[in-house]
Amino acid sequence: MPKTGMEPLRRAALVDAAIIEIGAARSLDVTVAQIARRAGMSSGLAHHYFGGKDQMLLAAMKQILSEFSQKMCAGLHQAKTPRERLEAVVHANFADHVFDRSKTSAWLSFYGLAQSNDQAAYLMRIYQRRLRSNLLFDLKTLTPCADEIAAALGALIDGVYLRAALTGAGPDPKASETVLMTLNALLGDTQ
Amino acid sequence: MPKTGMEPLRRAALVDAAIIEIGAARSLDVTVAQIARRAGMSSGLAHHYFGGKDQMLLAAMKQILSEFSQKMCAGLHQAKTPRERLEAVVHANFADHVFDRSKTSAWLSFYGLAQSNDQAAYLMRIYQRRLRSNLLFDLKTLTPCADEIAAALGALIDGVYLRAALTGAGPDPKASETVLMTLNALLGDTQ
DNA sequence: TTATTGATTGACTGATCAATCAATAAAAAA
DNA sequence: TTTTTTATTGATTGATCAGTCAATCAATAA
Repeated sequence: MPKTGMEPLRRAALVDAAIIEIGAARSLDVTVAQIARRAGMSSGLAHHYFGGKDQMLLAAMKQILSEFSQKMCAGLHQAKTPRERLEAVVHANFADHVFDRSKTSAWLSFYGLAQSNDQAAYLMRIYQRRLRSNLLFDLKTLTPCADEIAAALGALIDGVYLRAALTGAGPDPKASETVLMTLNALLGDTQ
Repeated sequence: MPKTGMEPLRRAALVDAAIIEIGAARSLDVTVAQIARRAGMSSGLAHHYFGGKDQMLLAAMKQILSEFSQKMCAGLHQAKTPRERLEAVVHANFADHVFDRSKTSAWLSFYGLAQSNDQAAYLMRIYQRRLRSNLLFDLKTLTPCADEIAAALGALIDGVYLRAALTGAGPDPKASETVLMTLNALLGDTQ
């Protein structure tokens, strides 16, 4: 069994297992042993590849963010007009896959972690900057108040997601609707 | 020293100490011993009065919520017109005192706790319902879309607060501005 | 005075866990 | 073949904590 080149496989399995365990525990209070067992290996091996528990949790967060950002890009490439692209950004934030229990659990818990862990805070900032820049790019072509509107929309998207995630009832069909209604109002008022 | 009637004093001291410790640790990972020491008593006594750690943390959350709700009411009573009352609700949510490090830390951490702890989730729902009903009452007199607008504003308030709390830079002067701009846009569009 | 009750301590228990480590085994390189 | 490198285990260590408990002290009630 012991072959070479196991590292990437093991790391991927551990990250996936970590996300599942976070979802099952509904918190970051998961043990390395739990994650390792779920990934089909010993706890020692998990430490061997990740150095420590924090690094595993951060890797899980990174994976969630990068998967999300990848799907966002895919949606953006299909949209043509500024308006379509803005709608694509909104829809990407509320796609079904982001409401997986594992993802919502991880996301809400990371808000807590980001207060005390610099790397977690950094990842959060990355996400927020990306969202902001995606919104700003098209808003600039539609309104002189692009900065203010981007700030409002970014916060609104986070708030709507937060509330849906807290409710824990899976995808919220009204989420996009709420944000798009607000987007229309904000654009209508400043044109 | 041992007098009668210590219980309410001790409980209050423990709740205050818990909030301070949560702020210092920037998470709910605080020990009963830490809290008790900060409150000037032994860990045994803390258990004696609260039964367990969870009850102490929930009491802390309750206190934050009720202090907040109290100040909100005070602000509402001074406002006369529906528009003024809506603005009072917004300003209450972003008053300086809600940006104390201890409060923001507790608030963000409780988002995580509310996923796994039923009582914490219940408290969160109380808060959200109260905010919604405060908004709805006056929106109903101003627009036929009161429900949708209240949902959007509630989420926006949470989102703006979340982002400011994550940044950790204290009161955000633009917070009220952002929400009020959006409120104006939403009302203007539907009148 | 003598129970009784409330207040209070801090040592102790039992459980949990992250991290380490020595040992093993198999593949790859020499 | 021999050596080195990589993969892997699981027992162990050391630390942390929540919660318990027996014992003490002081005030009040009988």
